Amino acid sequence: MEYNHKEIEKRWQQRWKDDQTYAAAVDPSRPKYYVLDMFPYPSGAGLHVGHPLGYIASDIYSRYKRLQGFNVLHPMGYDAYGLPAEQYAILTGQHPEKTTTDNIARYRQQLDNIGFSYDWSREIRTCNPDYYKWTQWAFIQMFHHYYNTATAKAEPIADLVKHFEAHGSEGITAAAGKELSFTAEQWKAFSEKEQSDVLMNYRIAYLGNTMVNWCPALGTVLANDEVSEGLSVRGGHPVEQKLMYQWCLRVSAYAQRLLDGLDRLDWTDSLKETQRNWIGRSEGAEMRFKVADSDVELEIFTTRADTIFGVTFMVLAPESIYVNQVTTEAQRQAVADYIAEVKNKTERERMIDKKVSGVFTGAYAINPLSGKQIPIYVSDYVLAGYGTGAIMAVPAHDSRDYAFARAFSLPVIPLIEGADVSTESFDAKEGKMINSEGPELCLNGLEVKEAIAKTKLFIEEKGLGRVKVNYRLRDAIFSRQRYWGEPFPIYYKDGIPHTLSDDQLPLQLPEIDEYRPTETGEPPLGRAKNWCTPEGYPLELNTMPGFAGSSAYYLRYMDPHNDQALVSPEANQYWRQVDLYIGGTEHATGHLIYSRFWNKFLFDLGVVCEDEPFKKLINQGMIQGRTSFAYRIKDTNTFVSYNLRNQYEVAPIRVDINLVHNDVLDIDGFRQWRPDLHDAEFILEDGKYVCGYAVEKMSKSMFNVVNPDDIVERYGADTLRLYEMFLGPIEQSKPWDTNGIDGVNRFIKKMWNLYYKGDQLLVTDAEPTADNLRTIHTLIKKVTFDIENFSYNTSVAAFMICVNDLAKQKCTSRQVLDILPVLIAPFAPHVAEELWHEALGHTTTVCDAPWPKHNEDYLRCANVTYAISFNGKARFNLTVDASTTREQIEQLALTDAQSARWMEGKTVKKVIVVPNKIVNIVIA
RNA sequence: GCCCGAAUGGUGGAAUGGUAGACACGAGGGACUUAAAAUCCCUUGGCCAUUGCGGCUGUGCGGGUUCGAGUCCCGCUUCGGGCACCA
Repeated sequence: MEYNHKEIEKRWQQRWKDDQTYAAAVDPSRPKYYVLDMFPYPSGAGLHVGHPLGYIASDIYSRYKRLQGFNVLHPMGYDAYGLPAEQYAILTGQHPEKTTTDNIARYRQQLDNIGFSYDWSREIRTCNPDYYKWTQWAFIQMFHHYYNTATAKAEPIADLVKHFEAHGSEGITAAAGKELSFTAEQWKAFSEKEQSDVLMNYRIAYLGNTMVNWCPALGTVLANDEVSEGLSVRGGHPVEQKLMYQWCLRVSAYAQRLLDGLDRLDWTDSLKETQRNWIGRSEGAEMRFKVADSDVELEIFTTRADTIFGVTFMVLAPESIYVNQVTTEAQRQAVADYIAEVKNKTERERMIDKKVSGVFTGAYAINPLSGKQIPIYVSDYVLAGYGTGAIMAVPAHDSRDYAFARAFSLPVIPLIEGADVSTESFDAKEGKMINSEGPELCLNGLEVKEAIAKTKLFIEEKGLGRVKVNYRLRDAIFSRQRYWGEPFPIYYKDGIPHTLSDDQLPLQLPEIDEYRPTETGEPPLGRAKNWCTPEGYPLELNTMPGFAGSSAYYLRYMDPHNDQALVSPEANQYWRQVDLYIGGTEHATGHLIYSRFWNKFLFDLGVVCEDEPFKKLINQGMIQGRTSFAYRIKDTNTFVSYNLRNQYEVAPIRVDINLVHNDVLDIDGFRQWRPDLHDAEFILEDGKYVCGYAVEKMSKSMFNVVNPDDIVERYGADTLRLYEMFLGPIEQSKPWDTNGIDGVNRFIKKMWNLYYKGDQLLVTDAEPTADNLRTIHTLIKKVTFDIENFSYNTSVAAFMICVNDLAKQKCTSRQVLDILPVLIAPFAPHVAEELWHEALGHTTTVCDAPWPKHNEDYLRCANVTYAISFNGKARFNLTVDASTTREQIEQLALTDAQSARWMEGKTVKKVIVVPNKIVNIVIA
């Protein structure tokens, strides 16, 4: 029989489906293992060869764990809400659900082609009502909880209400938007609306007036991770800052726990570092500065309390509430003009235009330690959203303050010995303090770190301020002015938001006639008829953002058909958390933060038993495109081959990668590709037209998209799987290059030929030779080690070596050939099954076979060759019997006839024997 | 600016501090064949020697530790990635 991938793969895929081979069920008698891929957004373009890279890697590990006896949960689903389907709907009127369903069908087909071991009975789609019911449910829980900073967990908002009724705001320990102060009597006297507003300040899901990233082109707000360099990540449209009343999630309350949790995770350091940067913890102090001739006190945040004696001015953010309080009459107009100017600039313009700008308020603050008066300015280099929106400026030791001081001719006082501040600031936190002596505190002579600590202590004692930790992490903006997303389970009664009851869930997305905002500027849901509760109260018009549905999907897979709970306690306590998560690094500051936050919240509620969702995480690299080029001679329709192109004046044009094989152009295909190329002429080299190449993003417009379906058709899924793994380490980004795929395909055929010669079956009951056993057991050891370390490319190499060796040894022994299909099953499951079943005659499937263990005894060679080195330089080889002791080897090396040549006239100082490798003789 | 990570043949990439370049592609040579495809064998970092065996050199650059460094340490260069008027 010849190796026929089409027939084999079709047959086994059908068999796995019929037998439900990969369906998982809770089974407390077996250890579990949960392997998860980041589920895809089903885009219209379908999968290209880059997408399955991570899926193949996780599938290999799943299959391996299954062979090792674990009860493996390996599910798949779709992140089905998203902007592209909605943008398409706006253009065509096509319902996004239709587009999404069609795309999913195509994805499924493509995935099935590759032979993944997913348990499809657990498939979820974030846009299905029985799934998003639980997204809405979680939101309701967040609405009814606050974050208690004393217990460091979410607690019912009802407890907070009880506290207000008894003690007012006195003594509360709650993460809050702003500090509020009221008595129990005042609380009780508040109107319902006032009470609702107060509670919004504490709820984990809350409505708030916040500066949002507003994207006019998309007509919606975006979260911070959806914006990059002032442009929307999707579409690249300009984004501006706008104050809006929006739903938010108090992610910032969890900042410290999100930070601490990282230490316990088996993630790469770079990913953890990215999250640490994003959370941006900074320890410092909040200090109050009195304003001269006024009752106002400016509160500022600084990490450099030690530089207090070098403060020569103060700066307020243009949006700061202090601005109005301190500005003098004389300066009022100038300040108003400046603020108007700043407001007209978009975020992007502000970033591009790094010119120093600002205006004097006319007011002076008093340095609490030196008693000196210092001017107060307004400038947009201070951000309203971080710290207190006001800073003490120390131009000598902060480059931004320095630039401002130079532009406005303000004094610069150096505070660190030896620091030259004549042309730039000295920002480093090192050196001895100088010029730092006031009536009550002296820092002179101290190291910077000591000075920081001493100042902090001093200001706390004197009540001038307090030690404070700030985080860069902001609350997540949770409203989108869009149609294709989860509706909020919220209705409004007299302008006060209320949650729907559990039995009203899911609140289904209504049908609308057009997917645009209404004429009055309301979100698309404003077009829905009867969008209100049965009592007639209006429902929320915003929908949830993309990350809502992806934040807890891994929990739903544990118990996907449960209509009573997101996940039952039984299922959750069995599957617990994702043991291995594979996906792209682009989700580092989005999905992977939100999911951790969402999980921690559910953990606080006791809904889930693990504090972290993803124990081990691997980021697969991106597969880039390898674009091929042909070189057209200027003003002609003649193309010149790559290595001859320098003899002409040429313009490179991109060629469809599917017309190129091993960098050689299919000339006929090229002529037919586009009408203008019908009469193209070619200047060949060695009878071929050779193309040049460049590495670019894989996309349709570059003509470099390779569809996995084409590879499967031509070489088979097993070859595709092996080849993708063979390309290099999974974490690494690399260009797709089909050039090497023949080697992998050849390997599968060679392996096949160990079992069959034509129609003749080669497997016999012959006793294996020592070489046979050593070869196969070396493979067992290597592959087991490599899979554990996700070093799949070297495993594939090991298979190639083993098969070559067995072929050379003409091995036909069943005892040996029985092992190979089991080892290759995770990588190339179809051919493994076929050999296991048809060639070896097993009645079970290879999925049920046990993973083999290697036997060290077989690994020993009869003879061991040592390289004999002198002072580290290898000189000759010495072959000894495997049983030779270390001491004997030393003696043999020293007394060997060849050694004399190198040791002549020298004394031996040391002999080092590296087992099975080297004997190094140190001579002098 | 701050914080991570990387650099090895023509190419993708291997190497628990132990003979650098596994494995594969590509290239060159050969066998089989009328021929092609397929398959198999040999060579393939560089330089020198190739009527021998072989010799020298080599993992971005400069130092160091070590019997021994691609690997560890110090100082650079270049390229990726993250954060960034975050006080």
